[in-house]
Amino acid sequence: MARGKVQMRRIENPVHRQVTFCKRRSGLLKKAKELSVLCDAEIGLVIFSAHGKLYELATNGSMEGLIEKYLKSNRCHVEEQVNDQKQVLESKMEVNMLKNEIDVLQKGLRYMLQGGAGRMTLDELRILENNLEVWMYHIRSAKMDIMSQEIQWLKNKEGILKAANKCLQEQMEMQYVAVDTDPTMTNNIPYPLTVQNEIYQY
Amino acid sequence: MARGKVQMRRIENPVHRQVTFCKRRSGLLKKAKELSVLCDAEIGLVIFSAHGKLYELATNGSMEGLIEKYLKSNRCHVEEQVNDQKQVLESKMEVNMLKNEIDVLQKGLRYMLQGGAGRMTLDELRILENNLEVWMYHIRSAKMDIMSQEIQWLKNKEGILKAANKCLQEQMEMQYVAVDTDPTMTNNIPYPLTVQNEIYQY
DNA sequence: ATCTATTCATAAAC
DNA sequence: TGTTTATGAATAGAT
Repeated sequence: MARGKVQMRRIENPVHRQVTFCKRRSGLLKKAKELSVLCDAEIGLVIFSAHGKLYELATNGSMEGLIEKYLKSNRCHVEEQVNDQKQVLESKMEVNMLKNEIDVLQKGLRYMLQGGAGRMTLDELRILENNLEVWMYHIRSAKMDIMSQEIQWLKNKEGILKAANKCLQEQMEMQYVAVDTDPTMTNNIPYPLTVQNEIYQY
Repeated sequence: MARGKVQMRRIENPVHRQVTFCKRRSGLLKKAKELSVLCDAEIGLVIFSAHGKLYELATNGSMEGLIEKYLKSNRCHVEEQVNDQKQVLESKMEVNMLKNEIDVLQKGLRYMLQGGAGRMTLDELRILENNLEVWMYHIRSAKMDIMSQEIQWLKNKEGILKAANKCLQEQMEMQYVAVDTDPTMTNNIPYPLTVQNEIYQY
């Protein structure tokens, strides 16, 4: 600088140092203000003298506001805060994904229940869990019982009819003997009727 | 400054403003460092560009230390941090509850599938969701078809037997006429046999 | 604080 | 953004 280049190290002479501090400090503050004005920047500047005296500049008027902004933007000590916020966001995303998954599962369960219960609470689901096997067994059993019953009933009718058929045939055979010579009787109907009897597995 | 004195107001030309910001910013940071070194001062400088980008200098190495020193008695920021951590905990609890709920739902679905698939991914569940109705329809249809087929078959046999029964009875009535005076014929068997015919709903 | 010789910062152009 | 250059600004040292 003027009248001799300055070595970039601490000025040992206390008087010189104090003078230089005063001059350069004002220069620095001026430059900071200029940068703020010229370039529409927001600047905070704090200067502690060697003896602890504070000089400060906050172009937006409030150093507190600037520190807030700094803490929110910076990732040093605020790292925890940013990290926390990140975790909050990630957790919320995870919650949403899990909720979607639950919706899908509930939908699946409703399909399983044939559009039944609809909205179920967790407790209701626990109850469901405990009773599902029993329910399914009973439902299936009930249907099978009804159909088996009808099958059995039809088989019984078949048996009765076959018995009646046999009885009638026997009586006819007795009458054949009685009217053996009657030419009007053309015994061309085959008895007993043979019925194919297949067994179905179910 | 060089090549024309600069008006101390916001530079309207965005390019010029950006260039000036870059240059003066580096100059300001340099001057701050110099003041710190020459005069043994502790300096903190934060610069937010108009677009919000942060540039900073802390001559002691830690802006936090400087902010602590500056604020000293002022510490309202812990509140936010505590708040964030609280949110994190709450979110994690919610996630755990949702995961438990999913476990229950998956267990329920496994029960529904009769201990089938076991572990299913979400995609598998989507496929399941799309196919459950079809599956259930086919399974139910298949069983119903088999049982209905047997019922129909039995009903057919019933019809055939009834027809045979009727035919035999007619023939017998014809023979009654032919052997009307025959005292050995005691027509004490009632034909046709009446069979209770109930309809089952299934 | 003021002066002044000198160095530094930087606006404009590339 | 980096460099160059001409010039205004900052400032060390003396007063």
